[in-house]
Amino acid sequence: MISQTLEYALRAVVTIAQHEGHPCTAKQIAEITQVPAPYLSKLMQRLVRAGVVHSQRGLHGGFVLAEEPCELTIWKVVDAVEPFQRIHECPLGIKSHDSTLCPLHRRLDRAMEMVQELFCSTTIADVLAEPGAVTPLCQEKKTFMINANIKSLKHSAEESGKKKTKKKRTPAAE
Amino acid sequence: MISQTLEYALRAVVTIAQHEGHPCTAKQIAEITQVPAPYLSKLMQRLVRAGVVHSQRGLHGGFVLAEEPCELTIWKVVDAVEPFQRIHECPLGIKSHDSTLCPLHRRLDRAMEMVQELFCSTTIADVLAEPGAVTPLCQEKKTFMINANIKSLKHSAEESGKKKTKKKRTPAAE
DNA sequence: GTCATTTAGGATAAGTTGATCTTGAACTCC
DNA sequence: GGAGTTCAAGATCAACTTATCCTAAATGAC
Repeated sequence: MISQTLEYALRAVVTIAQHEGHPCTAKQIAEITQVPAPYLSKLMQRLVRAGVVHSQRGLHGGFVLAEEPCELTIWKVVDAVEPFQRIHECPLGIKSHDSTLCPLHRRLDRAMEMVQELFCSTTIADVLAEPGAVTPLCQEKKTFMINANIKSLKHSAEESGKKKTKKKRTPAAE
Repeated sequence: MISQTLEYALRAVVTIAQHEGHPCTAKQIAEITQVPAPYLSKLMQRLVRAGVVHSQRGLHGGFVLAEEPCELTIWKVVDAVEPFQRIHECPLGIKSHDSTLCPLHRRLDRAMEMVQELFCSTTIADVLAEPGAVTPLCQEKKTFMINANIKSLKHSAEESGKKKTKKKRTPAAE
C-alpha cells in the first residue's frame, strides 16, 4: 500500500535531517538507508525537482533539506515522489456522482483522506523527536548516532564491495 | 494508493450484492462495473478461491456472495485480492527495531492500521444502505436500479461491439 | 587549468501489475 | 445425449515500477 519508492524517499529525507548542518552525498544516504545507490540517485533527483531537498555538486557537495525538519511534513515528501490519487470524480464516469461520490468511492476516498491527514500533521522533526524511541533507521542510540554514522561511512565507503543481497520482497505477512 | 485491481474487486462485490437473490454473470458485472471483461474474469477467480464469492457454471449460473452483505467487510475483499502489507518488522533489517519499530516505520504502519480499521468496520451492507446517497456504481435512484440494470444488460449484451476506449490512467490529479 | 568529487540525465533491463485471447470443463435445459 | 451457457485455466502481451549503467556537467581544491 505504501510503495517501495515512497519508503525510500522518506528514509532518505529522515537521514538528511539526522545529519543537518552538512550535506549528505547520495552514496552516504544509500548506505544508511539501504537503498540501491543508482536508484536512490534517481529518486533524489525527483526530490530536488519537487523542491524538497537542495543539491550541491562537487567536493563537499550533496543534499540538504530545503526546509527545516519542523516545517517539512511527510505529506510533502509523498506529494513529491508520487502524488496521492484522491478520488475527486466518479471513476466510472457517472456524471451525477461527480459532486457526491457514491458510497463506495466516498469510503475509499475517506481512507485516503485519513492517511493524508496523518501525513500532513507529521513533520520530519516529529519523527526525529519521538520520545524514548529508538533512532529512526539506525541501530545506535540517539546521542551517539550522528558521529557514529559519519565515521562508519568514511570507512565503509572506501571498500564498499557491492554485496548483492537480492532480498526478495515478502509477498504477504498479514 | 488503492490499486486498480482492488477497486475493480470492490465494484464487483458491490454489484453482486445489489443483485442479491440471483447470480450475476461475469459479463454482467463487467458491464456494470466498467471493468475489462477478461480481466474481471480472472479477478473473480481470485475472489472465488479466497472464499468471498461462490461461482456456479452453466445456464443461470454466475457469482453470488459467500456471506451476507452485512457480514462481508471491505477488509475481507482487500485481503482476498491483495493482502495489506502491514509493517511487522524493520524493513532495513535492524534487529533492535523489530520489537519496537522506529518512529518512521511506526507512522507508516499506523497509517495502514487506520485504513485497515476503517475497512474492517465497513460492510458491503453499509455501503449499500448509505442514507440519502446516490446508488453505488449506477446512475439510477435506489428503487429503480436493479430492474433497470438487468434490462439494460439484456439489451446491450446482444450487440456488445467491443469499443476500445483505451483510456489512459490520468497520472495525477491532486 | 587540472583533477578528484559529486549530481544530472539518458538509455536500458528486469520484475510486477494490468489486460487479452483461446481452449477446456461444468452445468442447465430440452 | 446434444446444444447453449457460463466459469476455469494457461499462455501471452502491454504498461508501469524498480533497478542499473554510462556519460556529461558542475564544483572545489590545488
